[in-house]
Amino acid sequence: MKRSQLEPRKSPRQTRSEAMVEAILEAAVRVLEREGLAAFTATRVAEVAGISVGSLYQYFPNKHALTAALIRREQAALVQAVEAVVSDTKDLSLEAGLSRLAALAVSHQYGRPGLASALDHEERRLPLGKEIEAFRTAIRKAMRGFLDIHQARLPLQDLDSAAADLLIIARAMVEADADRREPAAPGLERRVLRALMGYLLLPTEAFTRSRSSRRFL
Amino acid sequence: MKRSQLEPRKSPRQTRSEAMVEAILEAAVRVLEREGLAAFTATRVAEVAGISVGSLYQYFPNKHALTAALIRREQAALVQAVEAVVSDTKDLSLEAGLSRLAALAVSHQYGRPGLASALDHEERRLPLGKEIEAFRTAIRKAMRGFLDIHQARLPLQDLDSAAADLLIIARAMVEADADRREPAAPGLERRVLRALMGYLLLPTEAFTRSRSSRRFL
DNA sequence: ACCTGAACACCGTTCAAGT
DNA sequence: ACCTGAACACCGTTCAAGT
Repeated sequence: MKRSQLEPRKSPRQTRSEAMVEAILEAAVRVLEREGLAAFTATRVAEVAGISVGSLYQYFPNKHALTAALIRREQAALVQAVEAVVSDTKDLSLEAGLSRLAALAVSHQYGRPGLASALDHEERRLPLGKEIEAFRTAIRKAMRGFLDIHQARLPLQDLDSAAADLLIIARAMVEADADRREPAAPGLERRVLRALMGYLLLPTEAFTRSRSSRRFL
Repeated sequence: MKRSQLEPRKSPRQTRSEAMVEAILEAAVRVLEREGLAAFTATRVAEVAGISVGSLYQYFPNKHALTAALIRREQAALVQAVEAVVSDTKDLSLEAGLSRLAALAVSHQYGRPGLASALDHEERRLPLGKEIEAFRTAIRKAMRGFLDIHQARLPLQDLDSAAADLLIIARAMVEADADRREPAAPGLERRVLRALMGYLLLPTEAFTRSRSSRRFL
């Protein structure tokens, strides 16, 4: 699938098109939130947007592109939120910063539960093109920036892998919780924090079969 | 969706049926491994199994049930593998045991990469009935048993949540890696081990805004 | 009794016809 | 020029007809 296949057909300079794309995306969100993934069909989205299917396909080359646009929006919002937290917590302790990040992960998922879950699942299913890959990279970079601030305290060599791992861990724990219950389990945020802190602070010697193995923990 | 909808139609006592179910499942695995999720259609599976679509539907009430049967198999194998590791590592250190569990997570995913990935994705998409939920519970229980052995060393109150979290973390890290590359990243197993160890060993005080915060790490 | 595969319902996508 | 919605291709599922 080529990159162009995932993008809206029309240039955003044309104001009418822009508004139409917007209306379609809003309709899509409505369908996903109110009626679920099963009802998320091209015809239904067009219907809710008040246009014909044919028109929908004038703005999006295929349904995948429509889904990708929704995911792109969510991801863009998340990038900004993560960057904001990193910047806001520059002067706080590692614990405080991670705590804010854990809270962000939870609130991002539970802010719009139906939508977030549906997009999670779609995101996995589809090969998502480079643009969305870029958002992930941006989030990883922001996280890496956070780790750099606390570098002195971290017994880690590969901060890039660490940043990626932390994001995967937080996301998986929150999604697993969201798949089972709503609202969030009371201890969720705390458990996420534990996972992140533990990953970062575990002394390397603690799992390097050495005689000093139990000195730290 | 009722539980009965996810099970094969015929009793396993009828040997011919049993063999047929087996043949269909093998065909399904073949299609998934060799041709991918996109080619995994009822017609294609029937074709590879050498029967008509109609016959396929005599053994499985719907395609979902066929997928569920494959997932059930994988999960059953995984339950046994986890139980075996837990039992084999009864007398070893926490590190050694977790290390074996991390290795199991990686090898389970990479043992049959195409199949495992495809089933991962399907497993998320579908509401999977109680039987598969039971496998997850069994794995969680085995993990809980493992934690009980090392209880004295763990600064944790809720071992059930911990067991569930460890499984989610290991799985998410391995799947994220598998989605991006093949074979596994060289450091993957070690990173999974770090995540598990860190979660378990992090002193509770380390993230409870107390003045003793930095005493341990 | 059991199997077959054309037929049906439904979804993504297109395009001839209408404005 | 732009929109519409019937038509087409394809997939899951069924069932009349064949053995």
